[in-house]
Amino acid sequence: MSLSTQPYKGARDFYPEDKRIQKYMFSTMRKVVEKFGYEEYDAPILEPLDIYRAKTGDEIVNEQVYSFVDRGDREVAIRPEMTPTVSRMVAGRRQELAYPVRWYSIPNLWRYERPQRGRLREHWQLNVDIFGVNGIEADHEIITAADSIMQAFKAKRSMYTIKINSRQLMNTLFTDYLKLDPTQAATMAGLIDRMHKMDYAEFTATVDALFQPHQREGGEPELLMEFLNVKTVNDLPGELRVHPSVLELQVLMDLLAKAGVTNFEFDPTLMRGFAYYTDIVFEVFDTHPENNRSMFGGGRYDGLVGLFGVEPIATAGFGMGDVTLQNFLETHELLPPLPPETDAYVILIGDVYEGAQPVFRQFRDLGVKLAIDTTGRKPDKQIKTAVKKNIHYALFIGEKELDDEQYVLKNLMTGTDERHGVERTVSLIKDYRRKKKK
RNA sequence: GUGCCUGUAGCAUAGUUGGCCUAAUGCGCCGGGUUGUGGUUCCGGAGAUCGUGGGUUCGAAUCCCAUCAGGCACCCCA
Repeated sequence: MSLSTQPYKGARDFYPEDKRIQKYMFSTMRKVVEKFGYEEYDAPILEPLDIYRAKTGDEIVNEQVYSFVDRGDREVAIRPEMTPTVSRMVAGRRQELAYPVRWYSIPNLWRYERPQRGRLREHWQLNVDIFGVNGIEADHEIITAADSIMQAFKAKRSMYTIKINSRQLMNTLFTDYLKLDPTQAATMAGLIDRMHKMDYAEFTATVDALFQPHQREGGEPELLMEFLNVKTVNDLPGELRVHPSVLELQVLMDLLAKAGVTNFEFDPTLMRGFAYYTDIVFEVFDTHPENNRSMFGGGRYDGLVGLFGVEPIATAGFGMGDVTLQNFLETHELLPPLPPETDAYVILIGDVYEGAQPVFRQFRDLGVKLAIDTTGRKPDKQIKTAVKKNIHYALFIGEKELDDEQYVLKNLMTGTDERHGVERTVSLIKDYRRKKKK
């Protein structure tokens, strides 16, 4: 039996052309979040399984975690997300950190799931978190940073929407207005989360069935439906309009508008899956009809650091996955051409490999990235190879060039070539490199 | 984890009421058209046990079972 060349189910190989896309995405992310003062951290890919159990106590979560028992009988997990890890790290140094702490990371994460488009078993996810800020400024900064990343990818505002909601508002609604008990509230949250997957009649019927007779005497089901259909906070019914969480939402949205973010909206049906969110949540949606899906999101989760037995620390953050982001960029044709880093492909003419060594050295010392064709094939074959590799320049070196120290630099895109000494050739190459970066 | 769909050379496809299939076509790939220059054209060539394993049959790419991988929905939503 021969070995398969396929990568492990739900995981990807990154061939150089794929890796270039990844590098482009990651470097763009890094550039933006570092502009906001975030510092990069990292951590082991393995964690004790317990830190995921503690988070929610949810059995189902554990079924999607890759886990094993190590030789010392420890239960170990491959991290499925970064938030527990970063909370652990902050908890570990809570007393010595200089708050507000602004950290980011781009970890590789795994979950045991059945793969589909945009949902693999493995992905990379930018995690951006701010610790130690209670106020709405933290939520605002996080959303602004997420938006700035989209802008850095040259996304137009019409291409995506930022939906915003408040978990506190939802809790108030469920508990104080609808008088739901905790179990009912959890069911309701799940129901609202799936609202857009059902038709309206089915949804209202299911919601209606959730209420006990005494819970609907005050028109609670009607109040809920009115609430869910609201488009702006101004339309919220009754006293909810002036609830503290709503006033906070209002401040947040005013700040966003002031910062030039116009494509956000209040969405009372936005829940987000994770139980650990405590207040503001947001989610960015692709508006493209072919790819109309949730891309990424985040929010406030003040309780997680406290799970490590220390004083809770106010936290807001978001995670942005590479798979959905790449889908977005491809759908909207936002990926630029990404040729290899190699500046020039050296075409040797005749038996000059040995004699040309000092020249290679000169070019490389001056910072030029050279790939040498050592095959001894005819020049036309060597040129074809350079073109196939998508390298911009071919550098010809033969007896003649070595004698007079003038080298032929051919632009493979335009087909023109020029003869110059090392210095001039290097500056031509670097000029092009600079131009390309812009 | 549940249901449904798909799987033919590197890629895209044809062929699927079982037998003219010793599997075809396009692109790509390799070599050549006289010795230092590509992307056109011409000529030639390599490359597939039809995802894998098993079964039915005189005979299977075509039917059945299993398995692997991908896709869609559910679940779940990093």
